[in-house]
Amino acid sequence: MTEEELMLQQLFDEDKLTDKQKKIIVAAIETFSEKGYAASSTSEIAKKAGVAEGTIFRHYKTKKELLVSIVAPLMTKFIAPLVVKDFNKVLDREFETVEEFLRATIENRRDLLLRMLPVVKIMFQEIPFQPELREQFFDLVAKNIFNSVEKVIIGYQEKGLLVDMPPESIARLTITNILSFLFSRYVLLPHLDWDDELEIERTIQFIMHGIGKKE
Amino acid sequence: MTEEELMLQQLFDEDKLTDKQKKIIVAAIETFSEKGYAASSTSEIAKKAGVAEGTIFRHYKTKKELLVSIVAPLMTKFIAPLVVKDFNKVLDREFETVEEFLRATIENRRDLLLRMLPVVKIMFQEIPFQPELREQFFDLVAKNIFNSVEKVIIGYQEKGLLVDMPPESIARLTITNILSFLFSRYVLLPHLDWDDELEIERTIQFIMHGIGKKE
DNA sequence: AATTAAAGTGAGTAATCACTCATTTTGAAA
DNA sequence: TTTCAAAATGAGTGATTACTCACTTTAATT
Repeated sequence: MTEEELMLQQLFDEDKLTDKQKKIIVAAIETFSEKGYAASSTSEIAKKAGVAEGTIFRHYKTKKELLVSIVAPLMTKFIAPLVVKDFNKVLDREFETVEEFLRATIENRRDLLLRMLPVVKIMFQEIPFQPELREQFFDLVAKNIFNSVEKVIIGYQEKGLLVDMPPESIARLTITNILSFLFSRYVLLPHLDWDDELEIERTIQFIMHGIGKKE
Repeated sequence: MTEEELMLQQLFDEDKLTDKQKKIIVAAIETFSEKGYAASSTSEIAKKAGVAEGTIFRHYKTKKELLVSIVAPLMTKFIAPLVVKDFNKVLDREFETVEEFLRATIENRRDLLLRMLPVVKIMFQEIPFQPELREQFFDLVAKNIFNSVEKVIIGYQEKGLLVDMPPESIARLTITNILSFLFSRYVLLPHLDWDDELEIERTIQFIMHGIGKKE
């Protein structure tokens, strides 16, 4: 909760929000994530935030605008850098093998992703129902992020470390694999006994021997 | 729609439902899948089904009971056989390689899965919010299905065709890979230009070279 | 201290929600 | 044809919904 607030501060402080406005956002994220957008009432969010219900509608014209104003900046400001960050290090040949790169990338981002999980959950829950979010997700992920990921893939392909499958397919398979692990681990079956480090290593091994060219 | 109705007939005819009861189920599936459970109103479902709203509550005590009575039998009667069906053929060594088996399995089930997509969508949408469904899913998938899948995996491992990773990890990685493809293809980014057969083949190749032992 | 615009309030609104129930319709057995 | 239980109805229920608005509080500037 304290680290979550740091994340939110980092994200929203440029807009210089008041204390109550921040509380509304925190309460909305918590409620949307727990019960889903449609099942969350504005009165409940107001109560949890400790503000009057009218205060929410002073800053957001509609309930949907509250949802979008939470998820949209996360997509544009946070998720893209999260995925693409430090990719220049790869291009500078800081990692000799794809395996090393994958391990470093996943380890670096895991904690952050866990803290983001409530919002990520909201994002994927609502993308099928909110065309506005779906469009934004498509513009961001399918175009920008995939382009950056593909550059890295092509770099490794030129080094002969990856199979000759088209970069967009390799990107899809690699990214969905990591997301599938996180989804299984933290959303679908969180109560199972997981050996996190071990399963991450197995996931990397699986990805690698799927896309690693055999000598 | 016609094939969907066949599926539903096959699923529910043993209960000898009336015409209106079937229409309620079809309308509920359509509405839940399009708007999500919480955003779907019983009045809308009744209207779409061409029945009075009271008729719904004659057969289902609550709205949630309607949801559960749709998803639960699908999980127990349909999804388990869908995954496990014909596994004896594998154990009878009808498929020499894992690759052949995977291809046959995916091809056989793809059409059926597509027709089931609305209900599968509802299932995964609501599992995070409905403890009743989550428990049932856990009992079914984590215990029954995984056991069957693991048997097949162990069989191939004994033939020396799979790596020595623990069967439950291989099962997780293989199943989530297939589901990830279907989710990307039909839920998340359905408007992209997909070459289905080609991407299926790439997915199989990816899975195989991830779990296939190198000679 | 006075001014003022923004922030915050909470009672109020019409609409919609899931659900009830007294009544009518249906369809198959007697 | 009569009977009758199950099926179906739809007007009606109180609760809750997203949202409004006239008003009060806050806080920074003059």
